[in-house]
Amino acid sequence: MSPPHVHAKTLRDAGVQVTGQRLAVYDEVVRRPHSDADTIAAGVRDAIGSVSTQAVYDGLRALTAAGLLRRIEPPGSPARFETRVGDNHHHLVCRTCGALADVDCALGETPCLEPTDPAGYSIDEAEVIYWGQCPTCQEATSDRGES
Amino acid sequence: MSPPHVHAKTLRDAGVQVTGQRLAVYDEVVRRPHSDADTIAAGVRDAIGSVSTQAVYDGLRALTAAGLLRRIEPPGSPARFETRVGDNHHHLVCRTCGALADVDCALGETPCLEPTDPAGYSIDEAEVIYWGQCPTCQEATSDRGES
DNA sequence: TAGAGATTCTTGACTCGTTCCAGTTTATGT
DNA sequence: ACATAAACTGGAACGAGTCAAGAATCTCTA
Repeated sequence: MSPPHVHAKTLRDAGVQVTGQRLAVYDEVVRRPHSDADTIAAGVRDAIGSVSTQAVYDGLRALTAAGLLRRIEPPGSPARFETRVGDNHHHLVCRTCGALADVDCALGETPCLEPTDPAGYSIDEAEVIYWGQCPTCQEATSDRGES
Repeated sequence: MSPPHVHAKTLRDAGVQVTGQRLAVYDEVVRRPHSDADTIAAGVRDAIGSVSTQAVYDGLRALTAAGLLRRIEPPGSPARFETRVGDNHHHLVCRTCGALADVDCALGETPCLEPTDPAGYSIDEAEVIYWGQCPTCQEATSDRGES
């Protein structure tokens, strides 16, 4: 339950208009990274009473556009948001429960950014998703004696 | 307009029941890789007269499950399908027009499959998406004098 | 610290991609 | 050829996200 005001300057400096809803949205992502819009909306309601779904979507869009948030969109699950922007890191996704974890890039600043033959494309970002199973689900699976 | 029959054995060997719709769906993906479900449905209708949307989705699902197709899901666009399975290759996505191109993996069989700290996850696949602009859109953009 | 003007929030309808359902049709194994 | 299981059809439904109009709020200048 940190006071949302602490983020006011951050938002203003990024050129985003400061409103109660947006502070709450940002604070929610800070507190619980990798949540989807719905979870964030619930958290915000918990914090400031009520918000419309659109305010949340709009806030997330504005904050993402301003470079304060990063939007991750793993196939098979709704978009998620995190505050780690600017550094080049990637994600681990659990095939079983959908959990998401950060991984630092193995190859420095811009990994794999140079494919063998870019086919004429000008590349500005490489996004890596590692698919596997999180520790919890590995245990659960082996407990049930599955392959 | 290749006769769809040529794929019958392929499907049967993969354990997929052979039907006219599925042959047509598979043939369509062979002929036009990286299409989405809607485009495939249109192509199939063109080839065999008519199909329900569900038959297409179901066929795609069955073929994907059987390992004959690979489903690619770039953020911001509907799922697309291709027949290149088994080899480890990645994709270039154009930010402007959404075009998709194949890239062979820069690092051999299983690239980047070993992140610095897998956080306890057991990883079975690394998926890389390169974001950029296709040659056509680069031209169009520079023509208009944009940055 | 007011007031003007722009931006954001709310409510509600709506699109898009995809899945679920019940019933009929089609393929497969003996 | 026949029984059984699987796939197809049409239509309804769903989740995530967007669009639109008016009301509320913020920011900037005076």
